[in-house]
Amino acid sequence: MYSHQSPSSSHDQPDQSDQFKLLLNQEGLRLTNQRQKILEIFMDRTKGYHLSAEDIYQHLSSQGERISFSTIYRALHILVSLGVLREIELIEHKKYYEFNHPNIAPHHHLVCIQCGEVTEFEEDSILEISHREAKNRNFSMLSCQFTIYGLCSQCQASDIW
Amino acid sequence: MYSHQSPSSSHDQPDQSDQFKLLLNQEGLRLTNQRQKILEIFMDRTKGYHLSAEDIYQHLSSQGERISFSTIYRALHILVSLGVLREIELIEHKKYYEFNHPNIAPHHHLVCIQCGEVTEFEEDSILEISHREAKNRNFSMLSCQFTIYGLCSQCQASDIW
DNA sequence: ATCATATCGAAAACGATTTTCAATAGCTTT
DNA sequence: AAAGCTATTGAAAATCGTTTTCGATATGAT
Repeated sequence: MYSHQSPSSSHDQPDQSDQFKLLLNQEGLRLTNQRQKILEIFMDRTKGYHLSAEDIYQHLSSQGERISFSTIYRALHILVSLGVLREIELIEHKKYYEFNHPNIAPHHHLVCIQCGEVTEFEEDSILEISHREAKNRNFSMLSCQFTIYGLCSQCQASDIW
Repeated sequence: MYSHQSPSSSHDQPDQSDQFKLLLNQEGLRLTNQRQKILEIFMDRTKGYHLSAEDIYQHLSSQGERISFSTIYRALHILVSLGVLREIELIEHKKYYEFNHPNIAPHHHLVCIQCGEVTEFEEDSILEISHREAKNRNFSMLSCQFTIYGLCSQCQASDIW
């Protein structure tokens, strides 16, 4: 016999799930099946670090889950507002979301405009500069985004400019 | 009798106009009435430093000029590709354009997410960091964008958070 | 003038996202 | 466990900024 399990937690992060549930319930929101599935995608690091609504839809569809884009977008907004996810706009006109792991320092991105490859880098001075500039102008800073656009080494090689 | 004037240049920047004409013609493009009007908006500093397609449309409309959005967008793209304008995405999903005055150092932006106020700041280290990070990853850097989002002092005061 | 073609405006198309609305699901209360 | 309240869902339509299509027009070269 196995140890008894709660009916909802079928995976190996029962605490995680409960934490999210708590977080949502505190705001009068609910941890629905769909929201749980979306969170699982983000927690599964093999699915990628920067996911768009489209990416999430594809991942869920490929594993047989039916979900609508409205639900995905709604969930993403909620999760951002709760601080669970972080929103970044890597490609213009398209938002990506990444898990906002509290232990991981805020980081910035390098994007290849050819193949879309995204790499991250940390740079503490960025945050310092932001705080300083915001303070200078009596702004209260909410976030900052620093993105470098260019060509990755592969695309440089394959391109004829 | 007045001194004779060229039929096209009705304003006081005949050289500027000719320069643009040259720039366009070099690429087989033409300096049309519409493009000239758009350029005048950018050169008139009272119209603002960061203009969206919508802004340009409004300015031209208010001075009685009829122009279509397609024409505005086409012109903006051309002017960016010629290096006359610089494109920035201050607000997500919306592009702004600023005059790319060659003497002015590249700068970055602070945006108030409430009222949309935009202020600029220069910070040489941003460019240095970009070059360094790009080099580290064998990226050839094309551009970088650094934007700080927050609340300006006015909006902080008027807000109840 | 004539010709080739760059450009124009209007309207339709676009892609990502948001909203509407009736049906459903998740908690709380009995 | 049943009932009720309301958050949530999916499908479809709407939105927003931008881009494209296409026939008509303007520009510059011959």
